[in-house]
Amino acid sequence: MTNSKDQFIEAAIRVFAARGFYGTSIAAIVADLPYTKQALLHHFGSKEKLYGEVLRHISERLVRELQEAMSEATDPRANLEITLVAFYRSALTYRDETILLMRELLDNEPRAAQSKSWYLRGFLEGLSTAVAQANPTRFPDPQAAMPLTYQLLGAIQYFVVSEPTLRQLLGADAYAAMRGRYEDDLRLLIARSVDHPSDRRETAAR
Amino acid sequence: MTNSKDQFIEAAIRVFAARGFYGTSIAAIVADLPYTKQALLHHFGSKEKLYGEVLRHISERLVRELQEAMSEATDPRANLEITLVAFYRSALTYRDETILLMRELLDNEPRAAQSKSWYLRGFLEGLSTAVAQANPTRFPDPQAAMPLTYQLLGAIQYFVVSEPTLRQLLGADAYAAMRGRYEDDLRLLIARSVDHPSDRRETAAR
DNA sequence: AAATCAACTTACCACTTGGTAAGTGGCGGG
DNA sequence: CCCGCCACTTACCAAGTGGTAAGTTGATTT
Repeated sequence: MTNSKDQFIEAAIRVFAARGFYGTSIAAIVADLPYTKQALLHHFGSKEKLYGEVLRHISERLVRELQEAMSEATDPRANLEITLVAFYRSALTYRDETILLMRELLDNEPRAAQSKSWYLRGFLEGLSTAVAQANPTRFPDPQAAMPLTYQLLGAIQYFVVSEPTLRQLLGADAYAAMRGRYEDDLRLLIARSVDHPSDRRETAAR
Repeated sequence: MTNSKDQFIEAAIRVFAARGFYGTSIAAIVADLPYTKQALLHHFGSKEKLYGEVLRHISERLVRELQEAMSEATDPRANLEITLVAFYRSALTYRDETILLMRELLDNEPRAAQSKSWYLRGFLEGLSTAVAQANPTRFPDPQAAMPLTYQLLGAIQYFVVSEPTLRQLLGADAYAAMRGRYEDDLRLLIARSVDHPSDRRETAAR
């Protein structure tokens, strides 16, 4: 079965992740598929439209997974940890897609009309709300939680996209060791950043 | 004075940061300079070699600044905060170069022979040593501090490269507010992650 | 005065790019 | 039985791409 359109998107994710939008030719995308590049153009119209569909494909999964993770809520603090760790694991599983999204962040050129708006906006709002709820004393509203939210997001994504580089830099063993510890240390970072004795006193720090 | 070679490198940083290695044509680099692309090729030989010189240029500054920041040491914990905040500020100042390095991280193709080795290796080692020293109880050796080091690095770089996207996403005002808080929240994150009651009470007042 | 050199320029070139035009074969419906 | 539609192909093309070859210019050295 596996219809050709899905094959194109799957291959496109791989190649866009590896070489970026500009570094990717449609010829390269179809190179390992049993189709010509005109078959791709037949389905998607243009390289940009294909890219747009790829972004949509990814962001839909992302939003879906976020909602699933958040629905496991027990209390706000546990909810935050569950959500972020789920996000971390998902990013590891779909590393190519994570890389692709980070490229989109860097490129800063609206290739697919709305592109960033949907996935990032909803994502950020959802997460920063969760962060704010985990420590309402420190964060009266989601906006106040934005910096910490972004810090945690960065701590997650930056590591995930660095896998090949770190593996090459540290060697396979040292990387494996680091990755083994990473999730636990991430949990610790989350817990400590939203739950600290100094938050009990209502005085402004420094 | 401003010799032409520096002009080429400066322009190259801008364009490489904006569109990546593959998305950048040497014609685009010289577009705003009073030279032809063959002048560029005369100086650097090829696009790849120019890219290599750009990486060298950046990593030299980075290492220099890291050493300067670390030499201000008083005690290990303050040292870590000073170093990381200096790194954050520097990343903001040279945002294009930060973006370019993050692209290099994503690309994972050894375009300039050693490329990643020098800047990243020394950098990571220096930082994780500083992190380990800030909490020797939790981190007996630098390697154990690698995950947290990388988390903090990610929290810094990810935000810096996101400026255009966040500005567009949140609006200029909300972004300015977020950026205003970011450094303080970063300090908090650093302090909490290396100094927490659960690491046993070896209270070092700050 | 002649030779050398760096710092460029103009002229090219082979190749790749995204995209268009014009089909071809098969298949379901009328 | 043929019509239209869909998935897909072959044939092309104009606009770039990185790079080479062969000068030109002006200052410095010999």
